[in-house]
Amino acid sequence: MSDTIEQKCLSKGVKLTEQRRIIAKVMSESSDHPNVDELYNRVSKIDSKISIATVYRTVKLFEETGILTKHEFKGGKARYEELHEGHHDHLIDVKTGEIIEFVDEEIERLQKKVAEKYGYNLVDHKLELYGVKKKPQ
Amino acid sequence: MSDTIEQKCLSKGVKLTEQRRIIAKVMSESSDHPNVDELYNRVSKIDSKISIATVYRTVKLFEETGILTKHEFKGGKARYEELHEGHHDHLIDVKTGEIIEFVDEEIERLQKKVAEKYGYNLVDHKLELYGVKKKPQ
DNA sequence: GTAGATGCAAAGTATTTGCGACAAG
DNA sequence: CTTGTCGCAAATACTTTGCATCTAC
Repeated sequence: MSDTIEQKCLSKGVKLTEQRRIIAKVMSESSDHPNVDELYNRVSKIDSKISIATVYRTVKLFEETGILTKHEFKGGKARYEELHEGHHDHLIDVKTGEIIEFVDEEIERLQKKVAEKYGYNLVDHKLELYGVKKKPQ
Repeated sequence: MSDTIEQKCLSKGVKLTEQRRIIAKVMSESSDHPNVDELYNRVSKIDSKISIATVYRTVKLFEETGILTKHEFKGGKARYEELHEGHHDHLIDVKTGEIIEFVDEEIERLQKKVAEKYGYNLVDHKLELYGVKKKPQ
């Protein structure tokens, strides 16, 4: 269940090139949610010959393969994160850009209920909360 | 409470030009959520000399003024809708692109609670449900 | 009359793609 | 070997902007 990205590639028949290996490694080690530029900068430090086109192609491929997931937070560039078992949503600090991951089963349940109410099966959803840190008082 | 866009412009000190009047009218009469291209096509039918740059400038201005709201649904262009009193979220039919608006007070309440739990005041949020229509059985 | 809005075309971003060279299986 | 991938640069898609002209107030 907690396969590495490399293992996932093998099991899904995705050819493992040196570039993909590096991008996978960087993503695995990133606990934030890098955008393509940031990711490109990080992989460039390992192999400076990797082109940004390859980074774009790879994140797209990994997304289609269910290895990464793409977020398009308000007014910014697309950001990526590794897809793990447990689903979670995001709370974004509008001042600092910090991203907090959270899970709320009750909200999940209610979302499904809303979809049902309109005659739909929920296949995906996006929940983003934007907040400002409260003053410690 | 249910001001027209023109009234909102006046009360917020936004200069009312002919172009803005037309864009406001088209948005008011649109029950879908047009993207800039669609909006441009619609206003062009009323005044073919309006440039797309003006449409971009105007939706941005209207958004900043709290007249329109912008949505960036999965993998598509930015879409706009008129901002009314009651807040609502969206359920998107992944097959047809149809957009259903819904309100769920319980989810709203829980979102605020999650933000509080992490020490944040909720200033905004985005909730999108993606579903496929159930077969009538 | 004057500050701000418009149209146009050019510039900016973010992302994708054609193509010849190259590498994984 | 053969198919798919890579790097590069050019292309595309969406959006913004500089500037001279025009318009709302």
